[in-house]
Amino acid sequence: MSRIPATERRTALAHAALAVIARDGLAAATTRAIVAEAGMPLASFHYAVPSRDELLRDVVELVVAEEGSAALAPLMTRAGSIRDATVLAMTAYLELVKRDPGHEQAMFELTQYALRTPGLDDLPAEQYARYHALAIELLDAAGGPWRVPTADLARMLVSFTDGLTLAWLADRDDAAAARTIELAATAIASFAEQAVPSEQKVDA
Amino acid sequence: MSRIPATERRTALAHAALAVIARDGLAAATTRAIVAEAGMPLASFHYAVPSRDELLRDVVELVVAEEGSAALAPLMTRAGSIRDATVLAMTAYLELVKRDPGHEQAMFELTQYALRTPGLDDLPAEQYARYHALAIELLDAAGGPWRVPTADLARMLVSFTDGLTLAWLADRDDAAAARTIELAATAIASFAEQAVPSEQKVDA
DNA sequence: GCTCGTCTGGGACGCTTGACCCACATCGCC
DNA sequence: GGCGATGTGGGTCAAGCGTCCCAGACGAGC
Repeated sequence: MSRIPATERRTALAHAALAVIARDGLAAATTRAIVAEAGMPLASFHYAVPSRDELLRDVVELVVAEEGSAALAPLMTRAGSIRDATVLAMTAYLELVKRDPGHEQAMFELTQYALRTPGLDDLPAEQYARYHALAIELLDAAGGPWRVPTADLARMLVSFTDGLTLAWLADRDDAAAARTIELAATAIASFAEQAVPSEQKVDA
Repeated sequence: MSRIPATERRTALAHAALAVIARDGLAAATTRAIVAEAGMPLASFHYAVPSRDELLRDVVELVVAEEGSAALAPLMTRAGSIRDATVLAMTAYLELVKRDPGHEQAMFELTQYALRTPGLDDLPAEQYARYHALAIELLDAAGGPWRVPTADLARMLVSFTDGLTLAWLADRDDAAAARTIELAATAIASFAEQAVPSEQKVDA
């Protein structure tokens, strides 16, 4: 093992931890499993990181900072109608989940764990703030202007996406998920300025 | 400790386990914590239940069978418009979550754990099938008929509710959650037969 | 080229965990 | 009223956990 500065080891450990969590779950992400994934001796762990919880904080922040934006960036297509663009983006996202279900499960597990852990309970709010900000970008890119505040619509989009993922992880029903996406996209597109010009009261 | 048949102890342990998980999280639900909650000696655990995972299976089934339906039954109001009824029902649900956030968190933790555990990985599908069935009942009670298959709409409703809960657990933003409910209710109501008589293509 | 601070890694400690054993208490039944 | 089936509970086990220690290897600066 060559000599690597502690800060580098720390990020390497965070990446390794994320890989372990995605593959085997949060409960399996022991200090030993993490250093094994990173190819380090056990002692490097507490040399680079004060504690396991501290590393998990790094993992969440890693995910919030890089992963999210990097993965969702290519979803910002602008094809045809707003509804079609929304269907395309959500389908692409679901495809992402299908390709690596463990990764998305890892997100949920990390959020739940952080909510339960005294030193980490501030993270989920930050995490979701980032999600919501990302959704606002997506909605702006998709078209608009919207008849309701974009921030509110963004929160609905994130909520729906989370729920879609959760349900798919549970029953792996591809067809049902696709139909739900169609419905949700129709619903979201109905909030676009030009969709239904008058009528249909909206008082959010 | 009086003599109690093993089957009774088993259900008592399942209830105790759910209480522990809701209060302190799934990771804290050790055999010792569970028997302490139930007021039993440790040995009663493996007398009544073969293993910890077996008990967690009971917990999920307990939750799926009783808890869900019991808690959601009073939500089936039918006040005013379909949109208003939906807002009322979702708000009442969120109120339920706010009153006992740990309980809802426990649901998510159990689902995630079951997905990761070999003997329990069939449970989440069952769990969500129940949720979806419940949502169909709710939608039928709320009004209709619907312009799209009720099952699809139900899945969307469950997805949205899950996402709403997740987001609220993360940032505890009551106002934002309320606004999201308004939006979602409007979206769902737009799929009712009489909402928008013609136009607005829906091809789910 | 010597030295001091940085990094390595094998080993160990104390604790909690799920699981289990077995002597004893209790009850229903013949 | 004895007796076999059933339930009780204290004590214990091995495994795995997070954390820590410390002797040694390395590399940069005087």
